[in-house]
Amino acid sequence: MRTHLCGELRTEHAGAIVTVCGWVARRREHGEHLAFVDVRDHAGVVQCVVDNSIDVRSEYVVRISGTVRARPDGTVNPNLSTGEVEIGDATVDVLHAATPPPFPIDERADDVDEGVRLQYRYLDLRRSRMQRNLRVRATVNSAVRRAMEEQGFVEVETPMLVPSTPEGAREFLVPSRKEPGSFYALPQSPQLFKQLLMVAGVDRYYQIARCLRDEDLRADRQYEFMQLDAEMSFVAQDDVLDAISRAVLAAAEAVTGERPPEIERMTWRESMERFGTDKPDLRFGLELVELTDAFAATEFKAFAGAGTIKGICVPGAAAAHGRNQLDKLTDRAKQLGAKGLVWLRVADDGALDSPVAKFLSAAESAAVVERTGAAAGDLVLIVADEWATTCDVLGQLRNDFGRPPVFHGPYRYVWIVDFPMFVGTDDQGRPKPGHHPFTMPHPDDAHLLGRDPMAVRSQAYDLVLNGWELGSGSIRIHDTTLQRQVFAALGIDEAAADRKFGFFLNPFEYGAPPHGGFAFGLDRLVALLAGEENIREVIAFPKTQSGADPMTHSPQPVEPALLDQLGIRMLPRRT
RNA sequence: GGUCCCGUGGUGAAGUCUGGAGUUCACGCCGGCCUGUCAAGCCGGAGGUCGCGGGUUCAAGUCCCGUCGGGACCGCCA
Repeated sequence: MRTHLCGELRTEHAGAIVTVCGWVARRREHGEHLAFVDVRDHAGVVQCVVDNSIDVRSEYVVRISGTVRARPDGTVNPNLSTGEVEIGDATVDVLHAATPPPFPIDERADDVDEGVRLQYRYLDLRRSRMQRNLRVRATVNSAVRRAMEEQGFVEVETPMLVPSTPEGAREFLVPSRKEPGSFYALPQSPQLFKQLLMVAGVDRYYQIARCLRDEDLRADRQYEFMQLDAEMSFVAQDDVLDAISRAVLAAAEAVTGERPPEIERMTWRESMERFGTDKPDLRFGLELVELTDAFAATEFKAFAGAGTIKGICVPGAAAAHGRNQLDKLTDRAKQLGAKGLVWLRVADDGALDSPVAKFLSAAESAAVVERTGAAAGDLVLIVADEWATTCDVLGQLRNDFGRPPVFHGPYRYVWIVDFPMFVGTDDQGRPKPGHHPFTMPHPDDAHLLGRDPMAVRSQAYDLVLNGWELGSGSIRIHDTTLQRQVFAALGIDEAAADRKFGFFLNPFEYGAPPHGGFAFGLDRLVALLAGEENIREVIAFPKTQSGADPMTHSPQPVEPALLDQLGIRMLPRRT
C-alpha cells in the first residue's frame, strides 16, 4: 500500500517515486493550482505539493504518490526532519474522510483538559509526543526482557485470579460464578507465586507483570501498573542488585543511547541522615547538617533535650524570605510534624538575624555557620525533634527548596540498602514489618531479634531514581526456624502464623532454596526516561484520578441478571 | 475520609475579587481570495444551557449553599 514512511524521506530519496500513507496534519492553500498538504504517520510529517482543487482536510486518511524532490532554495524547513524534501506533483487517494478533531493533533493538545484527551485517547495517541512515549515504553520492555534472558532468567506467567490475602494493599475482587459468595482477588503482585517457583526449582524467574491495587490514584500511581518482577535462588543480596541493575541500565541505555554509570549504594541510615528520606533525590545538594552535639549544653529551651538537631542551608534565600514567608515555612514544618522551625538569616556582615539568636551562645552560633557553610544572604533552617521527625521534616523542606522537575537530568540512580527490619508499632504495640514479614534479617543483626528487634536491619533494598521509588525487594527467609523467630518478634504466634500465612509457608517444608528478588515499576521508569512527570502519559489507556475511563465510561453498572448469576445483591447507595 | 486548584462556543485563555445586555483575544470550523508556504496570509461567516441544581438580588458567568467532572497533595499504597 505504501513504499515509505512519511517521516523517513530525506534528500537521498530525491528522484524516487514514492507512496506514503497517513493523516493530513495541515493544508496550506496558495491559489487555484497550488496547495501544500502535510501528511503525518508515526514516523513524522512530510510536505506534499498538490493541486488546490483536491478536497482533503484535517485528519483525512490519505495515500499520496509522487516524486521526492529537493525543495527549492529558500524553502527548506529546518524544524522538520523531512524539511529538505517534498513529494511533488502528488496524487491523492482519500482512504477515509474525517470529522474535524475536538482538539489539534499536535503539541498544542498538551494544554487541553486531560479529561478530554482521555475521552478521545485514540486521537491523543496520534500525536508525536504520545507515539514517542509508547515507543519508549516498548523499547524499555524489550531491553529489560533481553537483559533478563541474557542472565538466565526464565519468563513464567502467573495467574490473574488469585486468593485474597489480608495483608498489604486493598485488592480488587472478582466474584465466582461457580461458587456464589466466593471471590478471587486480582494480584497486587505475583509475590506468592514467584517464591513458590523458587521452591519448584525454576532458579531464576522473571515476568513483566501486571499488578493491581485498589488504592487512591496519584501522578505516579494507577490501579493497574506493570512491574519487572524477578526472583533468584542461591543468591546473596549483591547478586540480586547486580541482576536488576543490568536490566535497568540496559533499559536506560536503549532509550537514551548512553550507558549510565554503575548504580551507587547507600545505607538507609545514611540516606535518612543526609537527605531526610529513604528515596533521596541526589541531583541537588542542600544536605541535612548534623548539629545535635553542637547544642549539647545549650540553654535554648527548644533545643535542650531534643533527640536530634539538624539544619539545612539554602544559599541566597534570605532576601526572598520576609517574616511572612518564614511564618509560612514554620507552618509547613509544623504541618509535617515538627514542633517548630528555627530560622536564621545571614546578614551581609555575617551576623545571624533570627528571633532565637539571642538564646544561642557565641560558640553555638559559630558552629551553625561553620557546619552549614552559611554565608551572607543564606537562609538556615533548623529542626530539633526526635531523630525520625527531624530528618523527615528537613528532608521535605529540602525537596521544597531544591528539587527540580523529576525528569530533569541527570539521572541519579541509587540503591538504598540495610533498611530497618521493623518500622513503628501497630495499635497493640507490636513492631510492624518494614518490607514484609518474610524478609531476611541482616546477618550481623539476626542475634538481636529477641532482645532489641527495632535495632535489626534487614536484607531489604529499594531502587531510587531522582527521588522516585522505582521498586523494592529483599532476600527472603527460607528457614522455618528463623521465620518463627521473626513472627515472634512481630507478636504472631504459631497458630496465627499458620492461619495467616500457612498456605504460603507450608510448601517451604518441602525444600525451599535460599532466595531473594525484586520488583520495580516500569511505568515510572518509562515516564522518567521519556521525560514525563506523570505515568498516565506513558500508559496508552490510563484511568483518571477517580479511577474512571472517560473513553469507555467504565466503571459502569451491569444488568441485574448478571448480578443474580453471581449471587450479588446491591445495597442502597449510601447518602 | 480530608485539603487545595480548575470548569466560559470544538480547543486554549481573559472576564468572577468589586453583580448591570453572552463581552473579548488566539486557534479551529464553514465560505471567498490567493502559485512556495510550513502555527502561511487576507476578507467574510457560523458556532454558547458560562458543568449541573438551588438560593440571595430589581438584576448572577460573577455572591452563597449543594452537587458532578478534571487535576495536585495528605491519609492509603505490608
